[in-house]
Amino acid sequence: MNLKQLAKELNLSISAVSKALRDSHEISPATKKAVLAKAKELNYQVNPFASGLRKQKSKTIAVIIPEVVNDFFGPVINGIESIAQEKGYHVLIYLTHEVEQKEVAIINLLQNGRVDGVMISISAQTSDTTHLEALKEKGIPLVFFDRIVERINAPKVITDDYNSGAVATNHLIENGCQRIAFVSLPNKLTITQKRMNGYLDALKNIHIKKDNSLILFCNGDEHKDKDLIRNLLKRKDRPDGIFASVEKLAIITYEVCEELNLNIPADVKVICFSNLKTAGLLNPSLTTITQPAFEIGREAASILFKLIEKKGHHFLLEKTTINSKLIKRISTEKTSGEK
Amino acid sequence: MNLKQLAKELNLSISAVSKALRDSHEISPATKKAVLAKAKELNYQVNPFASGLRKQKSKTIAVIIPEVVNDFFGPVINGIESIAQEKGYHVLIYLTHEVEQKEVAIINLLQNGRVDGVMISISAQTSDTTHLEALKEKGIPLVFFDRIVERINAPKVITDDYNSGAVATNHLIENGCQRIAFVSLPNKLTITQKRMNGYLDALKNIHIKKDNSLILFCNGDEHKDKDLIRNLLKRKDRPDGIFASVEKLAIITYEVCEELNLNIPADVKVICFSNLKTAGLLNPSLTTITQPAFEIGREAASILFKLIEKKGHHFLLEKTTINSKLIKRISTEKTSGEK
DNA sequence: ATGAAAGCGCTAACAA
DNA sequence: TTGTTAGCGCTTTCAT
Repeated sequence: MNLKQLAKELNLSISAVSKALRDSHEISPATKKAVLAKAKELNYQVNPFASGLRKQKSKTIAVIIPEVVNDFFGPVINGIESIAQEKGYHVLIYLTHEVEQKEVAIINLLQNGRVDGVMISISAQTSDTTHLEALKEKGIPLVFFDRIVERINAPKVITDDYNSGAVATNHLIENGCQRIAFVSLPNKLTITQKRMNGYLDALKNIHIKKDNSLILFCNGDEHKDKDLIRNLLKRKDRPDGIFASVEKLAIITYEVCEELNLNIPADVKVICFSNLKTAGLLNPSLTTITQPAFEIGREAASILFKLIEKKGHHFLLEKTTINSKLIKRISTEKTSGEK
Repeated sequence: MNLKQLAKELNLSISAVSKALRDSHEISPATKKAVLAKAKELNYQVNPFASGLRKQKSKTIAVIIPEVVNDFFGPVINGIESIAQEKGYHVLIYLTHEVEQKEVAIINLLQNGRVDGVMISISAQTSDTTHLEALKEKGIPLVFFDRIVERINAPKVITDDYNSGAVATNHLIENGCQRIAFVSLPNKLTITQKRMNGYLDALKNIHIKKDNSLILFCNGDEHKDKDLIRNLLKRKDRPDGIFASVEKLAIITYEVCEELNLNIPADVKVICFSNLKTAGLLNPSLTTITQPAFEIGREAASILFKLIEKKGHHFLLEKTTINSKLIKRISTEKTSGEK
């Protein structure tokens, strides 16, 4: 079913039908009604390829994320999709699996009009960012969320990483930890840096100085990361507290603890960024920093759509920060509170 | 950058360049090489709309799921995307939020060539399935996974729901439960029916007969579902065991227990379908039935691509069953084993 | 081995 | 208010 057939059915020209469908002012109400009725009857749908080709817009955005195996990116997708559905946009999803090369390949796929805009949370391994700059050069709106590239001039939606890092560390300190390790993704990620700075300043406050042997930079590869964490916990001077900067590393930490027969929280206390919003299902000994993932998705998508719609206007919503929540669970009584 | 410009740069005709790029036999190796080099140099990418319009294929599939807030659909997406990436396909994602009306609207969007195939796990509220049949009528390949529609003649990828239901129920029985409730999504879902049959047969085995007051059909709306579960647990003759047919309902159950100060597993034992593969993070009192979500995604995607590529051939891979795993956690010693 | 040209289905400028 | 027409960028048949 296409315009031509529809026009024939109605004894109208193709362009009249096309205009009627887009509610043009130059078509009489009567014909509009007739067209709409017929279109519905025959279940006519505009061919997105023809229309996209002609209008040079796709009504589609791309979301590029490392993975969907944790409870951060899931809700983010939810948030993005909810806004996109409102706006009548379609959402393409691409996973980098933390591999820089895949990220580059994916970005290259998007250079030729397939999408009207891109949202990305960069891979842990990405260091060169020319692919992203190239995309921006082509005039394709770009929004970063969570894992951002500081030096690229594009809107960014993040959480209050520095502060969260400090709060998390303080929480361990309050629970009696002395040797607190920071387990994180590569140092090049801004989330790593900021969370670490919060961690370091919290320690500095109580006059503990930086101990590089307690700072672990993983790289996103599950096996390698597990080895690193195992080594950390096997040492006789192992930490009594661990601040895991991302959920996945906390999970690995838990697995290693089980393997080494270390009791949490008796032997080691753990706190992590995590969105397992399943309070009841959580191990009661785990305190989490929870990011408002759904809101981050919605916010980033809203900004992207503003950019798409106002394309050409030189307006730049710079960084947007959405606060995360501390959900306390280390202490014996199961209380939970906000920061 | 388009074919025309590229052709001009090379002093060739558009069609020659086009053919060269698609490695046609009617182009000399020499020109092919030149074209490829120039294309790479100028970072030429085919315009997907022009190409899609002409070839009437989109190199895109749609994935329609209820939500991405749990650890089932996340890994499923992962699996699908991994296959799609191999095959050079793009993945559109749509969420129904368990609302039938949204599912219908989404399916309608896909009737006009936007995608070459569709994978769906239907919403809990879907009862009428004419929209899905209409899609099949149009010749768009369709694959169901997990939440299938039995009567539609399309490939289906599921887990061994009946057996899992029986295993889950037996596990509660072995742990001393006498009054076991079955908390599930609407009865019209095949997963509900099969898991329930497993549950009922396990009870029948020990001569306990069906007690309808212990069987709860929720509908996917979080608030309503919570009320239902709260009522169940407030009764004086409340169950001593709960088999939650989906992860989300287990989470709600946990929340209600916390609210009512019921201790798990002392007061109530809970078992559920869940993919929180975060063994260490789980509440040790929770036993789960874990579905191989990643594999389900991969399998369903593989079948869809076969369908897309062999379009016209009357071959129908009917139901594919992938077994789930029982991860025991109720008993005090933290053992885990497979079924 | 290369080129010319038709047309995929739609939109929009222009004509009537 | 409606119709005619020229492409959008690509693929493919047919001619050269």
